[in-house]
Formats: sequence, C-alpha cells, structure tokens
Amino acid sequence: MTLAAPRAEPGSLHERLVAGIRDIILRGEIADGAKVPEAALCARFGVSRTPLREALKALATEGLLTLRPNRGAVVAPLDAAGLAEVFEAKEALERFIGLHAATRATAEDLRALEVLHAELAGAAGTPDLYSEINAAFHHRLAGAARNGQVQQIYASLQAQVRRARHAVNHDPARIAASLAEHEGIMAALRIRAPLDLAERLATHNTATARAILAHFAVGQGQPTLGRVAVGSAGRGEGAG
Amino acid sequence: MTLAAPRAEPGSLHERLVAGIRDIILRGEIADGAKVPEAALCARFGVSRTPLREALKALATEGLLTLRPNRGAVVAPLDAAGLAEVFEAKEALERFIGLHAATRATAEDLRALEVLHAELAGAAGTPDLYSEINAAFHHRLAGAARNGQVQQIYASLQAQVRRARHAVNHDPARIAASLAEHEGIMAALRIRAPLDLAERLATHNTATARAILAHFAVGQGQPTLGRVAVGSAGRGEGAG
DNA sequence: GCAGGTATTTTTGCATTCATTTCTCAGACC
DNA sequence: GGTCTGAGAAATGAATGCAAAAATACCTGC
Repeated sequence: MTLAAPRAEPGSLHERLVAGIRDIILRGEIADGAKVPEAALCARFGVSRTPLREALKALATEGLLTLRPNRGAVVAPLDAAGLAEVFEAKEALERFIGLHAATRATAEDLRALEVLHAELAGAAGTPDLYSEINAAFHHRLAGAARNGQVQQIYASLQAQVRRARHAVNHDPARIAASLAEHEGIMAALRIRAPLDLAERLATHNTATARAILAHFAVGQGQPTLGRVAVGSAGRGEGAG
Repeated sequence: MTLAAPRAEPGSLHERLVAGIRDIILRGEIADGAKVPEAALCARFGVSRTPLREALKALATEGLLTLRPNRGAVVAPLDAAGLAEVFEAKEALERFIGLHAATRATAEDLRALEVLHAELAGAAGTPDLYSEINAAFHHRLAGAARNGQVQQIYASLQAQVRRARHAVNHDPARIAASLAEHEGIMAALRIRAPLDLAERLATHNTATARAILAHFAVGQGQPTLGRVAVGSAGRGEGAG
C-alpha cells in the first residue's frame, strides 16, 4: 500500500516544517511571547535557515507568530482581550457549522463523529487526551459543513484556543460540563436539527470561552499589563 | 535625529513584497491559474529570490497562491464552487459584523462610513472605482465590529471576491441594486439596529454572490482550454 | 510523418555566504 | 554607585551558489 520512501514523511519540506513548528508552538514548547530560536530549530529539523525562515513567514501569516523586523520572530502573545476576540469570531463560525453540518453531514461523517464522541467520554480523566479528541471532533464537525474556507478558518481559530489552553489548568468540572454539552450537540446532530445544533455549538463555545478566560486571567495575571515581560513572569502556578 | 527615512516605503521588505504581489494578483495582472513568474517579479521589485520566495509562501498561506512542489506557485484557481464557499463563509461573518457593528461603531466610524457611502453613490458610473470604494466601505464596517480576528478573516475573503470580480464584467443593474442595498444598510446602522443590519448585510452578500456567480459561470464557462477539472463540476448557479 | 526516447535548458529548492542590525558587556565618565 | 559609551559578539536579512527536478528541444527509429 505504501510507496517507497517511508522514512521521508509525506508532503514537501515546507509543509513539514510549517506543521512541525506549528505543533511545537501549539504544544506550548516555546513560551507565549518568547523568541523563536531559529538556530535551534534548524538543527532540530536538519535544514538550513532558508526553508526554516520561509516556514516562519507562513506561520506569521497564520497568526501564530509575530515578526519583529530585525529582531526576530516571537510566538504571538495572546492576551485575554485577543482571546476573547478569537472566541467571538469562533462563535460566528460555530453557528454556521451547526446550521450546515446538520443538513450536509454524510452518514460517514455521523459515524466518525459518533466514534469520536464515544472516545471523548472515555477521555474525561485525561485532560490532554480529552483536549486532543475534542479538537478532532470539532474539526470533523466543521468539515461536515462542507465548506473548505470555513473549515480552514475554523482550524486556525481552534489552534489559537488550543495554544491558550496550555497556559491554563484543566478543570474536571468544566470537562464534565463540556461532555454534557457534547451530548446535546450529538443529539441535535442525530436528528439533523440545524437551528438547535447551531445554538448548542454557540453555547458550547461561550461556555468554553468563559472557562478558559477565567483560568487565563488567573494564569496570566493582568493581561493588558504584562505584554513584554511574559518570558520572566512565572507560569508554574498551574496545577491546583 | 528623526532623519526622514530615505524614501523607502514603510514596513519591512517582506511586508512590501507581500502587499505588492498581492496587489498584482488582486488586479488580475497574473491570470487565474497562471504560474507566478519568479524571475520577473525579482527583477520588478529589485530583490533576490530569497525574500521573494518568502513572500510567495506567505501569500500561499493567505490562500491567494497554490504551491506545487517542484513546479512553482500558481495563482490559486477559483472555480464557481470555491467561490460559492467564499460567499457562504462571508455571510457568516457579515451577520457577525452586522450584529456587533450596530452596537460598537463609534461616532468616528459612522462619520467615515457616511463619507464612503456618499462616495459610493457618486461612483456608480465607474465600476472599478465603485468596487474599490465598496471594498473600503465594507472593510471599515468590519472594523466597526471591533474584532481584529474577524476583520482580518473578512479582508481575506473579500480579497478572494475582488479577485473573481476581475474575471467578470460589471453590470450597471447590479450596481444600482447594490446601491439600494447600501441605503438600507446605512439606515440600519444609523439607528443601530443589530438584527436588521445583520440581515441586510447577509442579503447584500447573497445578492452580490448571485450576481458574481452568474457572470462567473459565463465568463469562466470555458476557462482556459481544458484546465484541470474546473468546468466539470456542474454546480454552477442556483445559490440559495 | 510521427511516436518515443534522450539530451539540453530552465526552473526550483535549499545551502552557503555576506552585509547590517541588534544585543551584550566591559570600561570610562559623572 | 550608577549611567553612558562603544567595541566585540551574535542575530537577522538578503544575495549568491549549487544540486536536483521539471520543462523543453532535439533526435533517432519506425
């Protein structure tokens, strides 16, 4: 089934670099606001600076990085206000997705979503896994709306949220509530109720926003103040 | 020493290249689906291939270009189905913008929008100018919603639409109808009616979509002598 | 005359090199 | 003691060079 060239991962070098660095950022490996270590990444991926810098430009266009002319790239700092904007924008898309996924989802979509939904319930005890499956579920649901533009934009916003998630601790109570909301989402999807699905997705988004923003405000202190000093201030107070 | 910067245009070279090439694409200077002439652009902007290629990667991330590994970049071909997706996604944002611009627009916003609205009416006879002012109006309105994420995404979608616009002829009847819709939009904005503004923007978007897609289907009927599979997908018009 | 294959040219992708700018830090000066 | 200055070091940004892949031209054999 596979062609020769198993070791070389699929896609062009550019795509692999973009995906790889994006993953590093999304995993929180480089702190929010910290400078992107160009040389270290070159060594890590075994490439020269030329393709690496191309990937950095692409990620900056995606919004994950901020380019400071002559001063390198930093992981785009997200303050509470910016994150609130992301959630607000996401709500608009959630409603769209709900409206259209309800009518356009294929049987295959439904089957895959049921599987992910079941896996989600089983991952309630492992926040990182829960977060991952949750992201996969919503990505699949976005795809079921059959609009490539929306799916891509949605993925971009979702990435911002996942990035912020790493700065907060996972709240079991919130996970329980989230699961309950997902039950409602699946129920609306099963009977293909557009308005209901849209409303439930919007509500789910708002609830997630509240939870993350609440934790975020704590973890980040006063968002509007500490823009530059992000690197120094501790973020160790996570697990409570 | 605020020695005036030596007439080098503002922004970094990267930004200027991205903006410059984007403008070239949006103006339709490079045909839809045509290969991006790397060498020619290098000569035109007086730079080497390194920064130019970085700009190309950024524009590909924006969705304006498609990168074909080892085969160069082409202006991302937009077929009728893809364009319909853009309009669909845009509708979701239009509703958001209407909902929030109605309540968040500042007096300064309203003043600027009134000016643009007046200019628009005066440009009814010059399609290109009309298109330009129209874009500025909607961009400003998007900004009035006070959500940077939405404004950026909206601008990206708007760019796709403007690109398609170059492939169609401008219809005076459509411009008249568009102006009438804009009157309604301004009326809703003046009294700050969120639901009404959202609905009017959505309707305006749909009407524009119908007009452009109708012309697009004609203009692109036989796009470019047997290009890939653009013409085969039968789902041309009939949008909502 | 034409299909198929091969050599040449062009283009693409990446590495390397070079010029500038910024950062670091030691030392002079107030 | 603190601050400013400036030389050295490190980084960033862009140009050039080089290997590989594609596109084109050519050329042979039928």
